[in-house]
Amino acid sequence: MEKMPRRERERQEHVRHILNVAGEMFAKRGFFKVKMKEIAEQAEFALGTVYSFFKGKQNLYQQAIEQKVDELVTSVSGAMADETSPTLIVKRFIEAKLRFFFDNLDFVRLYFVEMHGPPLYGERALSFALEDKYRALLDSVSEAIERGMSEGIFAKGSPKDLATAIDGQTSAVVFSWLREISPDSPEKEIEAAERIFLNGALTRPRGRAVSDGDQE
Amino acid sequence: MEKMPRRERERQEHVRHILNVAGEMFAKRGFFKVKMKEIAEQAEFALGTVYSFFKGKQNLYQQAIEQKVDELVTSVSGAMADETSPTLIVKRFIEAKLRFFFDNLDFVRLYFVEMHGPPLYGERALSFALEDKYRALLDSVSEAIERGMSEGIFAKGSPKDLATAIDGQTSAVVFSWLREISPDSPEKEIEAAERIFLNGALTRPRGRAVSDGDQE
Amino acid sequence: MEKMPRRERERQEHVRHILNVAGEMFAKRGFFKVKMKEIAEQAEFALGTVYSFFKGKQNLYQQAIEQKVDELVTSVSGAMADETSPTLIVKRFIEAKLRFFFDNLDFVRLYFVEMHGPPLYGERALSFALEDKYRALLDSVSEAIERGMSEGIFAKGSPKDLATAIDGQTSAVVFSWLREISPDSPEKEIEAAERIFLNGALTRPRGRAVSDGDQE
Amino acid sequence: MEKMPRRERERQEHVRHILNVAGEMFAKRGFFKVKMKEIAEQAEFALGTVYSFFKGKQNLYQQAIEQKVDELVTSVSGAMADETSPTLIVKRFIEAKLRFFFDNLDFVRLYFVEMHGPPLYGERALSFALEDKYRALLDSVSEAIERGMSEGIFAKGSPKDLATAIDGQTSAVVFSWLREISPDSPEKEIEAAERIFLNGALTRPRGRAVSDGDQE
DNA sequence: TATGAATGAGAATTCATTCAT
DNA sequence: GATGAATGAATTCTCATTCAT
Repeated sequence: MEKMPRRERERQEHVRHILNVAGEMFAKRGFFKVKMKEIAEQAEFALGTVYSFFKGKQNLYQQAIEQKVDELVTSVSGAMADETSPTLIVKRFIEAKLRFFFDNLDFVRLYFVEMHGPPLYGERALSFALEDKYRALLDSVSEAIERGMSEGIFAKGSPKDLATAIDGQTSAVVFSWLREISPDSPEKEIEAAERIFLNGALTRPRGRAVSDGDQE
Repeated sequence: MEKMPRRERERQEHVRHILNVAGEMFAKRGFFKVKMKEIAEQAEFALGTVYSFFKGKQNLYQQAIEQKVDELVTSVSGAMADETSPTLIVKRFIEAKLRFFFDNLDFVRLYFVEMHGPPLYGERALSFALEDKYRALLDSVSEAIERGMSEGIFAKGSPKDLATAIDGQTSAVVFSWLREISPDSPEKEIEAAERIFLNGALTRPRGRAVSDGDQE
Repeated sequence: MEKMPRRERERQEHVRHILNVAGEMFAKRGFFKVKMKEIAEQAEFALGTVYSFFKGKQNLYQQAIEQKVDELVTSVSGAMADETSPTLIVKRFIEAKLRFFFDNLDFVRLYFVEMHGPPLYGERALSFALEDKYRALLDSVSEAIERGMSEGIFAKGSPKDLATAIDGQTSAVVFSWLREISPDSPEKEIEAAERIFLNGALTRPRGRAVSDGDQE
Repeated sequence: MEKMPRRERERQEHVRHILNVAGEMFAKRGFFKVKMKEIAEQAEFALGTVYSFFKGKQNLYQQAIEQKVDELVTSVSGAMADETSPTLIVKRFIEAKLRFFFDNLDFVRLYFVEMHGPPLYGERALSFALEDKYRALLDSVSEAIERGMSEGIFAKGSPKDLATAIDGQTSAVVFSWLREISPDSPEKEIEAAERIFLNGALTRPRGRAVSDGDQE
């Protein structure tokens, strides 16, 4: 990356800049409300210049989302990478996912629309691409859970179902932030999500508290 | 309803028909991809006739969604209405919500986009309206959970957090259906969602199985 | 008119009623701003019924205007009919024209637009019809003036020019009323128009006052 | 004006061009008959280009009219500016107004419709704007007449009434041109209007001819 | 004869994209 | 490369008119 000629480095810089500007605008106002001219103005480039970087509006939109999803996946995978304990891997997933979305709340809207909404264009191409990236993440979680099951830590059952559950639970927390004016910290929700997912809603019959220590 | 003059009855019928046709089209292809002319054709009315029933595209879209959300809320509330046991109320919520979305899979896309996506128009008016309707539902769940907590059935904590968790978990199941070509029945997922939510992921130390019988 | 069968009499009544209602609406808001549905509502007939009386909007509009122009011409001709003195004929014209427009101020807008404005439809047919009717009126004035010239009462010159002048002068008075909130009486303007037209702007060298008495 | 950058100069040029083309079309066929696409074609621009210069059809229409009214006012004021004699000021007004309208006969239709017709849109904004501009002109005439009265040149009375009269008289001449196929010169009418306005219709008792010399 | 729901042609306007400078 | 003026296809909505009841 250091070896790139100046021209190429600058270009990359410009692309990233426009992607960020456009991503935020799309997230706040939706694809169709945002005009290419506005993106150009906001990014302080001429309209034609934006078109020299991206094939068109759709392309710009896709890249903006994919860039962010890559960040998300990288960030969460990174957080899970060093752990070996199944419980901790799940906890890292919860923590990293919530922190990332907390720091990129605007992006949440785009992400869920593209993942689950009607296709913005005829095809679901983008949606599939995003799902693939994110799916890999959930698969790691699934694997860890599966391992946890065989180690007797997690209750027997479908690892996929558990992965789906933890993913949904965390997404719901993110949605709740969307409704608040300005949530101040994700700590409380991270803790609650971990506790509820691991222990369930019911009182544990004569349970010891389940803590990290149990697994480590 | 029986007493309505024929004219008025016909009108209602037409409105409902167009709402259904349009709702499905919006769900499949998104607001901006669907053209008013297409809706008219699909509904077998002239363009102007559609406009005589709805103020405009936006209005048609909103009514289509609100109609469905009303159905959802009515259906789920109904299922929870007869129960008193907190655990059963939660189970009915899970069951009814999953069944409704299973039967209206197309609508899911619209629903989540409007609830959590970028505003289709400048304002978030529709989004707020939908949230209010759905929120009331979650509040009943919250209440039941709170009661469950004071009865010692549910672990102490924030009832809201638990309600959010169960809502997110079930939504994630629905999302997973969206990815499948044609999920054949929601039964397995209903059972899994109930189990995971109530007992959590971990093995219960020396727990008795939690069954409906416990509460009834 | 008394002999008409009841049906026919009622029909005429309805036509006149709609013409009046429509005429006022057209005058206040302009042809294109007024909708046939509104006219029907205002006249308390069903839309289809209005169409059973008039071929279409254009036809209704034309009849509304022609009806009023007929009234104008009848009223002014009537006022001039009994006079023989050229000066008095001119005075009656001024007086009757101003009074009629004063009593039908709304109609003024329509009248001038149709007489002098761009054609509402491709052809100028209506405009020509109106001009013909009104022209006959001005021709009587012209004739009177011509007679006045040969009698030495009016200065020699083109009678047409004088007729045009008196017509323009009175129209200008009407326009000035259009700008006022509610002009309370046309008397002052009638007097001024007569004086100015007959005597001109300049001081009469050692002129006797020109009065009706001079001619009668 | 010489210093403008080329881009800006071209833009102005295009705006003026479109304004002229549109003005003529509106005058000949009326606001509602003229389609934006036709204006674009006639002006040899793409439809979108016209919209890049004007906010919409209404805006284009207003500017077209206001531009011409400005020309009218400038032209007539200019003609009156150098004179001090009240009689000559009036004569210059008559002459300049008639010449301007003679040279812009099409525009006459637009002008009178907007000044005195039903409002093209709900509001009378344009109409008021035009009236204000033209009113200033008539006020100069009024002033001159008032001065003429105190100098004993004009007969005592309301200067406004005289200004209204001269304005109406000249307008009537313009209307008469509208009816002719192609009036060949305004000279005869200018002379007649001056004579009639100044001396009136009646024979001057034993009057000397009133000439410019009398006043100068 | 009266009614008003249904019709659909027609027009204004927007905005992604291109390309001459 | 950068610029932004020019383009025109595409879409929403209106409203005069018709016609089945």
